[in-house]
Amino acid sequence: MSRRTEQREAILDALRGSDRAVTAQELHGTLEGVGLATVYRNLQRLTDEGTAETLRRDNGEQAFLICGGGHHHHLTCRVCGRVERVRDCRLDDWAGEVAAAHGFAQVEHNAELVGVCKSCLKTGK
Amino acid sequence: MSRRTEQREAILDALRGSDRAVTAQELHGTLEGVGLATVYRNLQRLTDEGTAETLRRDNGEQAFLICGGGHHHHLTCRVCGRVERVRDCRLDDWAGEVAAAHGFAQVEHNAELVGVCKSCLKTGK
DNA sequence: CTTTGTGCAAAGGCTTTGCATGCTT
DNA sequence: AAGCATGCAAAGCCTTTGCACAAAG
Repeated sequence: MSRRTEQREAILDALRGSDRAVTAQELHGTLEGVGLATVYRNLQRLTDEGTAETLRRDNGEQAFLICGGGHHHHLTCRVCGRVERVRDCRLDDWAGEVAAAHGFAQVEHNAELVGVCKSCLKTGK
Repeated sequence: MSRRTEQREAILDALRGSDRAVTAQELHGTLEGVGLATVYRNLQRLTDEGTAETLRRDNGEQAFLICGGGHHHHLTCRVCGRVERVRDCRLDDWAGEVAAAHGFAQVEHNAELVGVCKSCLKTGK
């Protein structure tokens, strides 16, 4: 079982308090007194447990966020990085038909939406 | 403009002849006499030109494939890695509605389908 | 007291870059 | 001949791992 430590709490709080997906390095920079390896290990565990999710940035870096359970997708602002959870998903039919058409089975889908959020639109671009 | 070299041709041929997305390291392993840096540089250029596309593996490694132009998605076999091009896309309406609902603009979508292909199904998972 | 977590530094893996050489045009 | 491409090795990043020490239960 998981042991309660200051560092783990700090990481969890940071994740919960963020509306963006954050990287291990970013967390390490933000949280004073938490070693980089500790950040990585905790993020690893959180994703293994299913508590946190992972997004991949264009440069290959992994970013983490806590977004709650259940099937959903992400809508990310390409300007400020804010991530919104999208529960509305009508991709199953499409995925199923495509799979059938190609002779595939056991198909899962994953979709990402990227745009510009309301507040970044106001700010101008 | 691009200069014609043996190495570049070899890389292009390999990409065109593959039904999977391949990594730089894989290409370097396959193609005798092509330096790793050369593979990376050519793949970089091919994607910049829009000739090749990029997929990200779970470990963060980048894999490349040539898939032709136009909007499309990918259906990947999780067993053998074969990638099929999917032109059928009905995600625009959904993406637009989600965007509107969240106050986002300029939204682009990207979907990945992963399943098991016909021949891997026969072979037995 | 035992077990698990942390920190630091080293090591790993993928990718990029500097520089001299070779090949294309 | 001039310029771009290649090769090799070094360097860069992100991430993981080994080991001794500290903290939790």
